[in-house]
Amino acid sequence: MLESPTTDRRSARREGTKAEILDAAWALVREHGLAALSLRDLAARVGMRAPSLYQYFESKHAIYDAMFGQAAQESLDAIMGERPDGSTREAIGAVAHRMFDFATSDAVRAQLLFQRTIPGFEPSPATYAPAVELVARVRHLFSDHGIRTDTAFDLFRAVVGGLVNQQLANDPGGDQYGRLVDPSVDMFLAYVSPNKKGKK
Amino acid sequence: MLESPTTDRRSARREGTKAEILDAAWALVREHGLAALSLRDLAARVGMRAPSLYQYFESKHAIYDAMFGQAAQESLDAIMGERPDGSTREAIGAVAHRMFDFATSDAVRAQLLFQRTIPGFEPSPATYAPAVELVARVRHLFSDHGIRTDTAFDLFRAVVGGLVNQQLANDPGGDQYGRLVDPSVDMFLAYVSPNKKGKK
DNA sequence: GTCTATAGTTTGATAGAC
DNA sequence: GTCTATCAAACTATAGAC
Repeated sequence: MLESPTTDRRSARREGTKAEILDAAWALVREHGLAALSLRDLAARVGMRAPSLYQYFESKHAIYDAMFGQAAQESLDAIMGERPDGSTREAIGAVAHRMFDFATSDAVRAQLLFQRTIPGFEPSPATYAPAVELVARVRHLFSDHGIRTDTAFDLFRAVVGGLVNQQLANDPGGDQYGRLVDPSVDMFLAYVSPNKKGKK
Repeated sequence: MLESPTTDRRSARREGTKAEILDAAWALVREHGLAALSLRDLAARVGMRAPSLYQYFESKHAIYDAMFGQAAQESLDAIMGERPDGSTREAIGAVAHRMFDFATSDAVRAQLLFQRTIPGFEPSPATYAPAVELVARVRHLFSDHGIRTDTAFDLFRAVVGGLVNQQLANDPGGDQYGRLVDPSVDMFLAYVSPNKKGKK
């Protein structure tokens, strides 16, 4: 690759501006809702006019796609960036808590990641990749702890997802359902590996 | 109340037209998505022009509100219209299945009922009432079967809601997660009333 | 009770000057 | 690379004729 210093600096600045636009987009959707993002508002917040955004993103959906990619990468880092160690109870409990905390700490991010609420938008395979990787890693962890059936794995995801749901729907911004994470993990483990019930 | 036959007939016809409009609205949102409902399309489907709808509903949100009310009443009827009898396992299993089937059989209805995805819309207390009644009745049933803590009740709702979530998000229109309803109920009951584990 | 006409916004996106 | 100007379209809602 031959790249002049000028090109380097230019592309670095370009990436910086893209990041600035995305930050502003997150701020706006947290303020007015995911569907209410408008290019005029977004441009105004970064000190531009709307048409200038097209120098950085080819469409509004491309901005949503980039936001989705950031959120997916954050989920991978937050949940499986560090591999949880310790006993089965400790490792799986840690994953459950990380999932719950990640999903409930930013309702709009969760809406973008886990619901399909923007008409016509679907994340591209590239931006979706970290989400796939996350599932694969969690499954691997479960496998290392002897939980290998699809049923058990799906059940775990349903339980944690259910807690997140209730939290976001009934007590957004609160932590009312966080107290149910540990009981849920106990309930789950007692069901899928009853023989290890007494282990600490 | 003094009402002439003319008034009766007129109001009956009016209610009929309102019902027709709501039916058309459900058809449209199932086709194009909940947020994509437009008054022009809706009017066209019932053979009117958009302004005429204002004779029946005072705003677009009023239409969403009426739809929410229908859905809430349907949920009450489908889940607790008939009181589930039999053993604890049978009664609670029946409730879980009815909840799962109701919520997964119509994704758009579930979106309207359980997510707040329409900007600026919140159901009025009157239309919300059947949903409150449903929760009260399920809680009463649980109480009759000896399950009286908020924790247990919240856990049950989270588990069933989680299954619904997974179903709608990962396999919309399918029935992949229906097979997890019974295991989930077993898991839940084993956790909240372990002493009754052996009962059939 | 339905219509036409239209107000009044807002939207995403493009063309072309500078 | 940012701007002005503008397009073309969509939307909810209202006024007033019939």
